[in-house]
Amino acid sequence: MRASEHLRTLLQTIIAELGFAWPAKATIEPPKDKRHGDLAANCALVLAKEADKNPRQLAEELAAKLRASSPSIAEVAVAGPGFLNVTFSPAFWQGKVAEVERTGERFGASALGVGKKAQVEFVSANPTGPLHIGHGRGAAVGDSLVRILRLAGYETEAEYYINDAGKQMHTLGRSVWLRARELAAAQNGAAALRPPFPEDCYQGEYIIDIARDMLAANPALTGLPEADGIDACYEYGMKVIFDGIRQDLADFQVTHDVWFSERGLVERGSVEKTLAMLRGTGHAFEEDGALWFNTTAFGDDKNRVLRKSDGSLTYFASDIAYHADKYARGFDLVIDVWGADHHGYIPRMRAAIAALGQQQSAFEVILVQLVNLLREGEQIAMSTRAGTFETLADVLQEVGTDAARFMFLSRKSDSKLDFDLALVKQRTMDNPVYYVQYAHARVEALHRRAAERGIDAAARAGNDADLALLVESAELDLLRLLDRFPQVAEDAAANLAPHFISYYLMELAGVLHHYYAAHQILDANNPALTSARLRLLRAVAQALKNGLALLGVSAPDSM
RNA sequence: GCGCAGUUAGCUCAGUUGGAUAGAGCGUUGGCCUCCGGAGCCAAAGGCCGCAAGUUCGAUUCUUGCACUGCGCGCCA
Repeated sequence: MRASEHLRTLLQTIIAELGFAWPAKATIEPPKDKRHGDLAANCALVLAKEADKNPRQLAEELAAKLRASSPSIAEVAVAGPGFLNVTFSPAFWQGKVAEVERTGERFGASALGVGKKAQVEFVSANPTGPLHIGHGRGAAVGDSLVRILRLAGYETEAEYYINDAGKQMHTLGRSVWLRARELAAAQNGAAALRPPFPEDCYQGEYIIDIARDMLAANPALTGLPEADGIDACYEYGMKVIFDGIRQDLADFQVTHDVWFSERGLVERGSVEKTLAMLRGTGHAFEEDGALWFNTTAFGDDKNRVLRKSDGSLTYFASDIAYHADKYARGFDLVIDVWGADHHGYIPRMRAAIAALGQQQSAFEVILVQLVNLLREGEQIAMSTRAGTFETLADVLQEVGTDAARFMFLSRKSDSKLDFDLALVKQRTMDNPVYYVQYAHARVEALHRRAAERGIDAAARAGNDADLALLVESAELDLLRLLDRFPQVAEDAAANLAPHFISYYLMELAGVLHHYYAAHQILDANNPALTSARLRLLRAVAQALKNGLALLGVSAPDSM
């Protein structure tokens, strides 16, 4: 059991004996200053008014009872205005190792989402070009959230929404079509006469590659009527680009369980059904020849169009139907990962969620800020249309999946990120993925070395090394950090914040490196102590590995 | 003009339900034994937590105003 839960249980009992309930504002947290003990509780401060007592006096009473309550409590001090500073016995902390051994890959699991279904929709890039670095950040955040929610007990699905019903798809078809005609004209020696490539088409080189492939397979392509040609180009282009996107995501260790097509949604009539429902509930109305949704009734700035006066549907209309579909599939928590430039879209989406009869808490949007791609401090311009961006594939090729993922996940999603290619390749603390991975590799190296030297008594005799030998302050620091991991993982899930994990891992790696430098682990003259230490380090390695797994970063045995 | 986010050490950033002397890395300066992996460790310097009021035992955290930065504000997606 976590130290904080253990202490809370003890205090709750004591407070109940005094005739009070556990105050809602009471907290139990590790104090900033280690000298104040392992955990600090403010319940005496919070309870003082209700109990009509001086906070310090009340704290003294609680402290006396707490000292006698359990052998796991080594010391209770009253400090400051009335904090209870609690120190646990070494035996309590040493028991953490066995807990990690018992739970293994599940160490860090919590009951936060047990019995609930969650869905994370992320990337969902239109298949009009390869993924770029910004998509990479969304992919890392979304995929990590899925892993974090799963460990927190949620039954979680990862989904990719394919916008294959909109105007951009037609633009893609037209872009490929026009490039194909250019290529065909060039073959006939008529290049000088061709019109300039339109600005509103996709400029990237990949469009030309696709057109060239199509022509090679079917030289008669450009003889088709224009509408048919564009359709063919669209179908083929989308397939090629999607294959590329799937490959990029696979290389980035990102998995989607469901690929959901907007076109399918439209063809099934789901959008029409949703619009009819909105009409039925009085939220949708006709005006100026268009169909509107009165989102202002739910706090939006202005009402929004669902069906334009030309009869075509807006993106918003199908998006409402899409979200209705999500809830129909039974998700209790629907999470959308969006680029931060879409934040203006949130109020109308929240309006839609409310109109669908869902609680606001059943819908969360994670905004992922822009990635500023640099090389040696110099900005690299990015624009899909101009074709001047750096693709995710190129970046991964250069810096590797682990470094890229850790960089994306070591920052709050909703803050801008400078991604310097030169920096992410460096093996310094500017780029802490190596610091954390090195900690894991270091532990593995120690075990290998111990086996070579034949001094790993614990490995030979099973996990019965005497943990009571772990009394150094650095050892207790490691044990305390192990205790915190389940709470960190749960907080990361509750706050949808993968960066909590990154920061925890950097701290754990730091304490491990400190310990390693301060103490000789392998000591042939003291096999009992060596075994105990190796057993502790095995648990630390497990925590590092589990944490890295939540980020989708590997935990190498050697580097 | 309106809305949303942000402003913490020279740089890049943590700090979520209000707590004790505000943290980390990088950079700078100075150290680390013929020893388990130096991708490491130890130490020092470095701060009006954007500014100003308010709320209370207590504010980087909550409220309001202001300044600056970014992003949005379409019958686009």
